[in-house]
Amino acid sequence: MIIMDLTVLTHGSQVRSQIGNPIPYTEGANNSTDFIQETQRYRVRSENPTHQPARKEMYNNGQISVTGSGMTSYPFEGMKTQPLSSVNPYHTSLTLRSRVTLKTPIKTWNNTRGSGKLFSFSLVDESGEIRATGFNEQVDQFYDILEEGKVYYISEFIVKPANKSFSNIKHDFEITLSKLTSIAPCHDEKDIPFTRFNFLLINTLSEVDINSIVDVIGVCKNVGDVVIFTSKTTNTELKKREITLVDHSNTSVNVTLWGEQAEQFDGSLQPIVAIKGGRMTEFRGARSISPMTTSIVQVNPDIADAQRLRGWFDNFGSRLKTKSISARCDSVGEGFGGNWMTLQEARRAQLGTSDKPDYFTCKAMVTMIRSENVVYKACPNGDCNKKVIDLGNNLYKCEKCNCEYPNYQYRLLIGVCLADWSTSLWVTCFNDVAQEILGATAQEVGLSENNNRFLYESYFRKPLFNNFIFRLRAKTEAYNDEKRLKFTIAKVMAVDFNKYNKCLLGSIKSILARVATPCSDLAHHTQLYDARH
DNA sequence: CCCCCCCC
Repeated sequence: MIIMDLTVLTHGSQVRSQIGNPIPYTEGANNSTDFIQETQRYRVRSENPTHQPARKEMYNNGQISVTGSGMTSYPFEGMKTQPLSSVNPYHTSLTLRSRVTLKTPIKTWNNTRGSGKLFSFSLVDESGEIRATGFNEQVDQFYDILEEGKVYYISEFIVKPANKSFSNIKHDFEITLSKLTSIAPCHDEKDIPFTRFNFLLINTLSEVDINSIVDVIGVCKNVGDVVIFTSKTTNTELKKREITLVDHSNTSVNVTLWGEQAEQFDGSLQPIVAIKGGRMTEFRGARSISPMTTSIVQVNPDIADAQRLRGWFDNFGSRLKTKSISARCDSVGEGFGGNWMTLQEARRAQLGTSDKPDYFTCKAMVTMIRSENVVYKACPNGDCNKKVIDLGNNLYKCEKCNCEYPNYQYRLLIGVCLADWSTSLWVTCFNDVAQEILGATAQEVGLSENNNRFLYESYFRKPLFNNFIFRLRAKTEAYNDEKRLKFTIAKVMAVDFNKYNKCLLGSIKSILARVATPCSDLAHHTQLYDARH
């Protein structure tokens, strides 16, 4: 016995079922069992157990036709459903039983290929998850029906490959609703899971690619105010709120909430916030997570991770000093100018890609030095430093000062390859820094260049494979029409091991926090550490 | 058929 909804396309006639029997039962807005009205919906019993309730079926009794559509759970009851993981483009006619975990607002678009409206939603069942989208008429038909958190039967849909770069849903395909689609609520839904998160520890978020989609959970340690500003690109008013989440890796990350979510967020009681499908963004070395319209943001979710985190934070996490992956400078590099990074971290953070230069500190080894065309004859006048033109008559012309001099001074401009355990990097260094690295004056180097080649080369060999602490400057500079990211050594320092060991101890402390999975271990180690230092 | 996801 199957009951289905019929939308009646013609007026005032008795309907016969698909298999030719008179309709034995109807209910709905109109209780007439004999006549149906145009555009009214009726629930109709069918004796055909093989009937596909979601198909667009034409019913004929000679005069009228009706189309099966709309909402009822009865057609699906007792019907075999298939797991979300089995959805693929080659098997049509699957019936799914899954929970809507997210429904986006309706969006309209208007581009060269046309215009329209759409919404999308996420489905979860025991086997996995999938994303679904409804366009135009399907928006009208299904948008109001689908509710977040509820379970539905869905059948007769189109299956297309999923575009992974726009979704965090782990499925190779996605669903598009069609004219034939039927969706019906399922009230027996206890066995269907809710949103599945794949939380990453916050300390590991410094390693993921920028723009990747991540799940994160943390205690909202700090809340910013709502900030309203106008976007220069779209000229629209935007609202944002920055919050800071910390987890038991004792690391924090900033999250930027937008629009209504920003306005309605209440962080006054330091709630747990869980985010599924947030986008990792980066601005000048500071990372933050931005939820999108397809992200799920849950405050104090009823999940085990949240309870564990609450316990950790309330008992001792709140008292620990937190490392942030959203801060431009971290305290580990204190004493060396801050923002201590490996060369790889500097590259990953895309330092120097904004208008202003970015500085960071690292310990690295000199592995190569270019020795050709690195010492030049410069203007002897104070800080001019401009390369002079040898006039060949023992006079040297500086075009900057517009002056001819009988003398010049040597200056160095060298290219050095630095390497630490993470990667290597070619950097430029100017006179003073170059002299420190070579352990020789520009004058000595310059004089030896043509007179004592062996000595000259030795200046460039001596520093090789020595370690230094470097303060590096990253900046994008324009050469002709080309933009290049350049690294310059702003300062070079001998490795002061007393100082450097303190940095390493700081790192060990933060690593301890990262690896201490049971909360009590973390507290124990950190207290132990604090007691000793 | 969308696929933009914001700002410094």
